[in-house]
Amino acid sequence: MPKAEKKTAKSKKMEEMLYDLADLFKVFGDSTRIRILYALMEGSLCVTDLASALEMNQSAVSHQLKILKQSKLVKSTRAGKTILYELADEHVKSILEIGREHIEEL
Amino acid sequence: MPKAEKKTAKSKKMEEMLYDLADLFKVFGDSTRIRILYALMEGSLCVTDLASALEMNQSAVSHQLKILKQSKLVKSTRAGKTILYELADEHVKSILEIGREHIEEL
DNA sequence: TGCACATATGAACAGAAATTGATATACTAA
DNA sequence: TTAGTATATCAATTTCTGTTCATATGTGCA
Repeated sequence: MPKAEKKTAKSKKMEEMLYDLADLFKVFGDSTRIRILYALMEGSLCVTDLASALEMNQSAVSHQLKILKQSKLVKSTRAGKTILYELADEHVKSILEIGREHIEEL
Repeated sequence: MPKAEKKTAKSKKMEEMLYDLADLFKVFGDSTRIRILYALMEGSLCVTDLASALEMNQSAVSHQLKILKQSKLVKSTRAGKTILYELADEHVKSILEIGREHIEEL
């Protein structure tokens, strides 16, 4: 690697962090997923109920839930025959709230 | 509109807000734009300097700056021959910071 | 065990968005 | 005014992402 392009371990980690950060926001950056997250703010729901609440088909919701789960924005627990989804933690709410504040004061 | 689908003025606004929110996060959800925003956390920069800092061509950076400006995440001021870009307000920093907190504690 | 329901997955398609290269516009200074 | 530099825009291409349809997996219960 040429000297001019050399990067310290620190700046390399920084770069990685920035990509991770973009990936995180990318997950928030879809209206279907945002609507799912907001629906879950009121309490846990199963896939089927989410689908009917959002008037979307079950497959689409399931696909998006998978993405939300992979990025640790929601978590799931089995309750008998169904699987309940809920927000993973308070961070998710915070991010949604600050985002909302921002758009409301424009 | 059938009764079953009828929406109150309130819930309509809510739906719109959710779409706006998704749009906002969509802007954060791109690594080029995130890298631009982070670069600007240290102070204002012109397009050319941003391009070389990020090792990207000027056109790509300019396109992304336009998007960032449209969504009020950055603002610009002319300084002689160049145009300086800077973060629009503290909200932008907050969102970046909370996002960062989230990914660092996973 | 087998049926019915709940959820997940895979492949294909369609639309959105990012990058590039070429060019246009805008401003400064000689 | 002209040359030179900084920035913006256009059109084309490519890449990415969400939805759909079909199907598979899994779970509880008769």
